[in-house]
Amino acid sequence: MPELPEVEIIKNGILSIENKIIKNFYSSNKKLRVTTSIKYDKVLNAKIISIKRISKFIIIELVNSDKYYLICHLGMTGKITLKADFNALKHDHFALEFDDIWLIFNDQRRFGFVEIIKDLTTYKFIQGLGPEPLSEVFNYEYLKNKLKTISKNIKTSLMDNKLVVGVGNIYANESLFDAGISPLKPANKLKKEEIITLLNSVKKIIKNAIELGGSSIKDYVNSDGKKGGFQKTFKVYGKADIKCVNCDEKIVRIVQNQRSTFYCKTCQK
DNA sequence: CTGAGATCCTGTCTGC
DNA sequence: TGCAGACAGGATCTCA
Repeated sequence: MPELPEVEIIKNGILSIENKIIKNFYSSNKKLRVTTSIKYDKVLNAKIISIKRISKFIIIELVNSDKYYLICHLGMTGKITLKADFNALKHDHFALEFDDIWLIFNDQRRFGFVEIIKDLTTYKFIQGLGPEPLSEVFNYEYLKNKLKTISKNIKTSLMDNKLVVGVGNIYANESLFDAGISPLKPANKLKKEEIITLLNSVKKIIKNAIELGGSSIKDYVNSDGKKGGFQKTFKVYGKADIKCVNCDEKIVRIVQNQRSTFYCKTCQK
């Protein structure tokens, strides 16, 4: 479910647990995508020092007699919510109790995970990640040099975290429509102007999505359990057979790398 | 090295 | 109403 905007919003929504002490925890013991090697009970009595987002990972720094990082990834259907009390519902896999509030990790499909690690700098999942889309590092020079080495289609490339992090299926589709570039175009065939346009479109779409509270297709909610608003601005995502907003063509759906791609054959070349 | 395809898991929706 | 099949905000692994 969550791409960068949704994860950013969730991260911001749980900042209120900073400085709180973990009194207790809950684990469903169900198998998630990653099994934590350091046991969950190590977090007991720890204080939350900071909460950050790197790519689609939420990184909670905590300290008791030791120092740890609690890593959360939401996969496709993960949610993190804050609630005054806690009764484990279906698909609740992990929860932390503080004095006055619970933080609850729920994930229907279990493509996400909650893991405890000691060393963030050597953490394997953040090694080799590309730049954040809204960072200065994600610029024309960078993108030009990267794209010229990639022969597969630009849409699949945009979703590759080695190129740029956080751009999932929705925002890849919407960015390409905004830029007027066909998702089928080989990445190394983009011209200078197209690269510049695409760069600006990705940044614009991601930024707008954050401002509008993210996108809710089925079940995305923020940490207060509220839906986002960006889905109301979708121009192509999920719009198969619906007329393009810019021309008379109907939006088509195709499949690339087992994922749905939506685009306008007239507006995107 | 690259890129394509299968795969993890549960639930919902569509069409016969 | 039942049931098979497609599909869903992700990312990793294997194979050619």
